[in-house]
Amino acid sequence: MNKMDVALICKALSDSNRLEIVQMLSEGEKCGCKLLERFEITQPTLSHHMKTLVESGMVNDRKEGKWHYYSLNTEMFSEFKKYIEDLGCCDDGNADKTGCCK
Amino acid sequence: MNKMDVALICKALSDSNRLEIVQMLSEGEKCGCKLLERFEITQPTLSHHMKTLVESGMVNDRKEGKWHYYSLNTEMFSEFKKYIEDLGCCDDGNADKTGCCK
DNA sequence: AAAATACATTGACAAGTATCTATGTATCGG
DNA sequence: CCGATACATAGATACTTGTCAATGTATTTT
Repeated sequence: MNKMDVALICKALSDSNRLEIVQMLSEGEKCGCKLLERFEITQPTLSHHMKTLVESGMVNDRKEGKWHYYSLNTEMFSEFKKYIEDLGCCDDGNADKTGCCK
Repeated sequence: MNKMDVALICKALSDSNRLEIVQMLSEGEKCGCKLLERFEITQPTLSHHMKTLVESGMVNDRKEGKWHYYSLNTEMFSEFKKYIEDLGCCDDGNADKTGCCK
């Protein structure tokens, strides 16, 4: 995963609504209408946010009938976490040295 | 660390220049002019990016004489990593179950 | 076939962002 | 004190973003 991918995912997570959506999706696959119930935004706004998340690669979109089921792209998320993990690994000032620093 | 803080940090990391700056700072404290050498942006643009990073809480700013020394806020970064780590912890579809799922 | 549901698209708008040039301010070296 | 260096601020511009109302489309239900 390169810098651009990470920047794109970070941008997708830079909105508190979208952050909460990801949090909800981490509990399991959910359809758009269920997500919408939990927010005080209109349906087009949610649609826009979902598009952002899907295009970032963090979220999968599966259509079944008239429903769209969204879920976390766990592989992508793992890579993202790994990148973030490695990003600040050289913090010698911190207590827990977890054997990194390439 | 709450949702808003995380969203703000993600926004700060959503630019590839800033992502690279953070990467450089993870190697250790650096002054602005050293950072500037590595990018093809003007000094005011760097100044703008550094302001964004500092205001997100991810980066510390220490002034010494005419230099500004920037460094990662390791505590904040740890909290951020923890939040991201927990965010996608319920991905049962993944191979490495690392004993989470609260 | 008609109505209802789930979602996307379009168009609009206010607000924010990344970037630049130009300029200001503080500090250091001579 | 004077020039150079390191950085911030102001103003401008082009672009992006979050949001909505209105409307379109596909699918399910009746």
